[in-house]
Amino acid sequence: MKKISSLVDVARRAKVNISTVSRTINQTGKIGAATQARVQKAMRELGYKPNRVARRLRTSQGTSHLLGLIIPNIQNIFFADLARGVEDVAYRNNFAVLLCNYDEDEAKERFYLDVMQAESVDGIILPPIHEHDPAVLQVVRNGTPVVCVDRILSAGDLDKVEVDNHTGALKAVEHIIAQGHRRIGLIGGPADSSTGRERYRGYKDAHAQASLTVKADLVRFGDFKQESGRLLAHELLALSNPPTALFVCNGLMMAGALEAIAALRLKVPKQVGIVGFDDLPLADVFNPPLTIVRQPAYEVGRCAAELLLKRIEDPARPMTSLKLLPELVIRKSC
Amino acid sequence: MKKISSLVDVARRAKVNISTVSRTINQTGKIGAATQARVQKAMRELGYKPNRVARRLRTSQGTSHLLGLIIPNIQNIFFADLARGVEDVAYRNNFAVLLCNYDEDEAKERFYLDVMQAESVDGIILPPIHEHDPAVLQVVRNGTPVVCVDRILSAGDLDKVEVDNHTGALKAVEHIIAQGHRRIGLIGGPADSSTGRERYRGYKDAHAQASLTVKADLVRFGDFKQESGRLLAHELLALSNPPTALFVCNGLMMAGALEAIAALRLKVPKQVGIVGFDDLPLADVFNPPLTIVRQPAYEVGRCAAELLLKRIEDPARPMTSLKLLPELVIRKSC
DNA sequence: TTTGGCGGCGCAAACGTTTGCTTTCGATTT
DNA sequence: AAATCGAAAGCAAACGTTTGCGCCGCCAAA
Repeated sequence: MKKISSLVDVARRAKVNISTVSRTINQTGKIGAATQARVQKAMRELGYKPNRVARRLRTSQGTSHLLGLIIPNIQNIFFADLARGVEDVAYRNNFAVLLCNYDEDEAKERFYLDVMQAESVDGIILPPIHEHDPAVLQVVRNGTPVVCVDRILSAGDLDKVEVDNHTGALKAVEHIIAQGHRRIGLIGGPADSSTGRERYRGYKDAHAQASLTVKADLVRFGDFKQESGRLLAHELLALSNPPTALFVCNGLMMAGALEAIAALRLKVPKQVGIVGFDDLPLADVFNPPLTIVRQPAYEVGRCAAELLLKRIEDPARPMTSLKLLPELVIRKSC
Repeated sequence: MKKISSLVDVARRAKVNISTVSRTINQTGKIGAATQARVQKAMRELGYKPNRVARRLRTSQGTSHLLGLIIPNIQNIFFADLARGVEDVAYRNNFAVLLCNYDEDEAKERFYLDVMQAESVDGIILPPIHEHDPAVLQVVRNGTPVVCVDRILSAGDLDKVEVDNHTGALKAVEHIIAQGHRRIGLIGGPADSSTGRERYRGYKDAHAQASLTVKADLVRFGDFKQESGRLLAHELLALSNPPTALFVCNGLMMAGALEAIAALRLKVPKQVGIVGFDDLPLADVFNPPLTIVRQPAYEVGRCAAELLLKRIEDPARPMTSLKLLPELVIRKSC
């Protein structure tokens, strides 16, 4: 339990004032070469590490070299990939990233937003839990840079990077229709999230393009978790006139849907076709390989981090809004 | 960009001294009911949030209500589940958890260890990158409580919770042998991690029990990432006398191995059997369903967080070491 | 010799808390 | 009536930094 050393210890050892030590560390102000060397030596000998807490208390804006990333569900691979994206650019720029998982729980989201603010991170990246999220607006009003990813906020002029969910869903459902399906079940995301809504819109537009009407009893909305995929797929498939294909709006729910399909002993794609959102580790070697629309999750994270870093550097720059294209990966499940 | 309010603002508004405000917040000291009400009102009106940075600067030990969790790879579902475990108990006890991902990179691990320390978290949970990790020993010497999960540290008397990797691997390979296999390939973890080593030991002991000799050319060590699973499986399967079954020591590497198997158009389990570590989202509906040993990842996280919380409360309590049992889930891939 | 300028460094305030000590004041005890 | 007590609240120091300002001494210019 060695006592951790502070500026005064270093200063004492190098026989200078603490301000001199501070200035040699931060390369600010004029310090003679000889004293600098003495200070460096003292720091090395004491194993001195600056106390980030104290530093942040003093300089409250833009110097903590900390990025906050708040994600809805760490078990969703999409967000894991996204996190890797922001981490890679953060690390390259000597920023640490603090990750928090709010588990699609609004109270938790608020809690972590508070924590991040209280920790005075330099900026925050997050997918808002829904489109009208007053908590994050409050944060931006307090002056903390925020960039929205994946899901967007209806109010508020913010940096954001999202995936073109409408186009992704459109292409997917077009493909399903092209395979001859006419009764297409939808397992969608939460109706109050922009992702859920946009994918639903793609589903509807694909129907309209093909002059198909969407049957209300074939569309269900889940919560992006595996269990809800299983349940909803079961409901759909147990209908007296069940859909011949399923469009499932995220990876975890697709895994759930496949469980239901397996439990009902249905054959893919002969008895029921399926196409999902997000790639899963085993999707390409599945039997049959799963056709899915792949989201550029890593890229989303990367772009978001770059945007955030730029905003931290120049808070006055105009807001940027990016929309990345997903890719329909046609395999054999439909 | 509203100015964020501090203790003095509240104090001024409630016409009391800042210490009174502080004491009403923390329920410490005697404060009259009437003043308390005034202070509460002022806080509400100003939307006051205590500044955690300042608080931590003042009380440097055990009050930040922050837990650090440093994981090797956020894309590995095992760690995602583990993280959920620690989060759930942390949240229940009003702790926030700061998650960092070091991507199996020693420099990054050290960096985040520094950050955590500098942020003065109350305690840290992590799987050390390898068994002789001086950086984490340094941290415990500085007085920060640490609990090791999954992988352990050879030196240092620490709280730890791990999975019984030896037994898990033993059961798995016993099962493979029971299916009649005699040439069993191993795709192991890093040889300098306790998990990699213990699973290897299980593999060897299962052979010994059955009076089989392990063939050196059938064992390979990967890095727990998908790509290395693919590569090593390919190597193994391309041997002139290839193994008839594979034991793959984590989930991501198993996904990789299955890619290699698919690329070689081999049939599971007829031409090659496979059993892995860790469950994957699609493992149970795979064709064939994958037999794996399931680790109690969530439980590991839960126990670790509970241990850490107890240690924070009572730094003098004796060290606890937990070993959780994995479960062999026999399906149809071998 | 005086003046001005400047490089090098120290002094001390400030950031927002927590907390030991002191002060005030009304009530109870002797 | 004086002494004691205790509850309620204020004062000020401390945590480890950063940073504006000012002081000192040296050298060049006047």
